[in-house]
Amino acid sequence: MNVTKQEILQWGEMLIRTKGYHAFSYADIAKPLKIKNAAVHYHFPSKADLGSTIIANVSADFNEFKDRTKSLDPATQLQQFIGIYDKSLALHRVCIVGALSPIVDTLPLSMQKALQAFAEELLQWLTAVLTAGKTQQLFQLKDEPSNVAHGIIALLMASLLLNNIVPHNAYSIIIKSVYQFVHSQSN
Amino acid sequence: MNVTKQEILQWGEMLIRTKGYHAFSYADIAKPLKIKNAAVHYHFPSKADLGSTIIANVSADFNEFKDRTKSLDPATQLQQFIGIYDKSLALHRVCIVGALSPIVDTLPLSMQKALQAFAEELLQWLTAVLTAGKTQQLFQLKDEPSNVAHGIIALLMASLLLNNIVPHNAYSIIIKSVYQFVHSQSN
DNA sequence: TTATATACTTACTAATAAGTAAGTATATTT
DNA sequence: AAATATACTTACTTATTAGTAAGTATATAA
Repeated sequence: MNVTKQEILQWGEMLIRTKGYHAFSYADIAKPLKIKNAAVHYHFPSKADLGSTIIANVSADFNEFKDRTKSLDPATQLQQFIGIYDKSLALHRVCIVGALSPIVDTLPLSMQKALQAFAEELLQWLTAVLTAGKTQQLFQLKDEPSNVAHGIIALLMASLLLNNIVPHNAYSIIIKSVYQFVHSQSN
Repeated sequence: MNVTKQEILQWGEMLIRTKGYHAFSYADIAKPLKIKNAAVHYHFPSKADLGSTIIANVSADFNEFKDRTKSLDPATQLQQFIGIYDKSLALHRVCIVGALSPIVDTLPLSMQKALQAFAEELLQWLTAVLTAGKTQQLFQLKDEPSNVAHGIIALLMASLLLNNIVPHNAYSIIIKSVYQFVHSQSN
């Protein structure tokens, strides 16, 4: 893929995850890359094209993560999954679901679809990990794996959001809860 | 207070909680109220004034709630607090923290301050309720009340966000987790 | 009765947004 | 060597945005 196109996607993802979808413009991407607005339109004719490609890219990254960690034990998989959020925190970014779900009704349909698909992927993968961990007695769950997965995804996304607006480290407090959720010994 | 001013605040709050801050304009408020944009500017000269007043209003509503429920037992207080989110779900609105925290860096400083203050109010109140419930042995907490409060607030806000983008009832699944968090018998 | 405050409307400005059409430089293919 | 595809820039349009200045109707107060 073209280098400029990749850089546009990287900047765009950063902007969505720090400013949301409606608070950035093509100029915010073009300026730091030292190209013109029209160059961004060349690669992504409409903002909807850019937005849905960014979500698809996040989803592709997650699929790489799944592949990379598929042979690890469930407790380690969960730990590395949480590591993704650790990195987001360090970069002062929220997750794409946290960034876009509050304004989903205002997004182009292509982005809504991509976002819904990604959220389902997350839930399905985590449900499978929890189910495996339960079978291997690594996790003691108080509820169905799918329900626990919902709780964990909720905690992870909200931890990044809350951390943005309180003066103390809400993130690490909430991450502790995640481990309590599965009663895992891995932390 | 002037009726129009109140209606502006109501519509504004609805818009923030369904479309976010950057996806609505003064025209979106003026049109349904059958007034002109300039009338909105008369009551709220800048969008920052409107936005921070809306947050202050949400905070005032919460203070009314606190007052109304202060003599109830902690388990009922928690239940009624969750009832606020039930109502938000029914109205297809996310909470103000969920709506604005992902884009806090793009907001006028007055709104950032108001939002931070409100988030702290929520956490402080819930911490106090959990502490009281623990003392009265209504709740069995696995961690400090303040930490559990963080987890519960995180679950509540994220439940409304997730419910917007998955086809099933993520909200009620996550609410179940909230009750498991405190091991309360009240549900 | 005159002045003043309130709650607007009319009519505007300046900035920024997404998006497009036409042109250009460079590399690749025929 | 000519044609074509790629990756842009220049220059523009149209719409929308927040915000303002000046005027008006109505109620209230002096």
